[in-house]
Amino acid sequence: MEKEKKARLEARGWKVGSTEDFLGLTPEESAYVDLRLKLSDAVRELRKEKRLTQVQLAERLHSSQSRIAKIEAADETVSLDLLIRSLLALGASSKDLAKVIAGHRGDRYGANLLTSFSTPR
Amino acid sequence: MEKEKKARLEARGWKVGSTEDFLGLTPEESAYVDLRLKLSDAVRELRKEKRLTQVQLAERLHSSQSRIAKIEAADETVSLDLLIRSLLALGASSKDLAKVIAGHRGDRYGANLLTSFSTPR
DNA sequence: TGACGGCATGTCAAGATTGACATACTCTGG
DNA sequence: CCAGAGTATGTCAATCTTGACATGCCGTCA
Repeated sequence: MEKEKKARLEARGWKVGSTEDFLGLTPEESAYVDLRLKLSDAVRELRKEKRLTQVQLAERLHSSQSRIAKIEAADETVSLDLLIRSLLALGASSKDLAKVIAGHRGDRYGANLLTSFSTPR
Repeated sequence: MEKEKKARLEARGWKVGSTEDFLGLTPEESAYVDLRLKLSDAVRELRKEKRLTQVQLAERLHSSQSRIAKIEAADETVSLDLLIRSLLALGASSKDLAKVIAGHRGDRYGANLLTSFSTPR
């Protein structure tokens, strides 16, 4: 992380630190960060599982390739809203979402989340 | 819903209709709406379970009473971000969140979601 | 080597969300 | 009836988020 970016984040009220060490984060702050990471990981996995490019997913979401890249990077300018809408656009159901959220980061999804729906659209 | 509000929503790109009839909503749109409703219901239930007033929850969230009211009403000006942060502020864990999201609207939470943590703060 | 497809990163104007405030409504107890 | 607590609803300036665009990087294929 470059210093300019760090400054921007801090200006926006984020606490900046390595992902793994939650020192100085309240439990709810770390739960929030963790949630974002779980969702962004799941987006990338599900997209790959469906063999879509970022451009293709962007079309489904009515968004742009660059924003998909940011989503998958859990960029700070991406809201939980957009993360979740990405999963829904990939065809995830509520139960799929729940699995992602309940799981640990690093858990593999993919086939597991693709049992209950045919290819959307 | 009053006509003025309806117009505002439509201007913002929402499809407006009764909650139960999903006519005209794509599956992903209705999943999104449904998710918001599940989360807002859970906020109210969990807050009541903890016997907090809206003012007290607002303090924990560094927000205001009026915004809590809007959260619990699933007001259109409230993001998923804020809904989820509210649950986290109420002490919900990832697994608790997952239960809410996986569940059906109308499911009762409360005690079920309050087994794994002591009163925050 | 060059061209191309896929992904990453920065920027920004347009639009959405937020906390705060004012105000109104609804109970409940006295 | 009144007062107070709790909740609902509208408004708005400040702030954040978004899609779009430009551009760069990395593989791969010919």
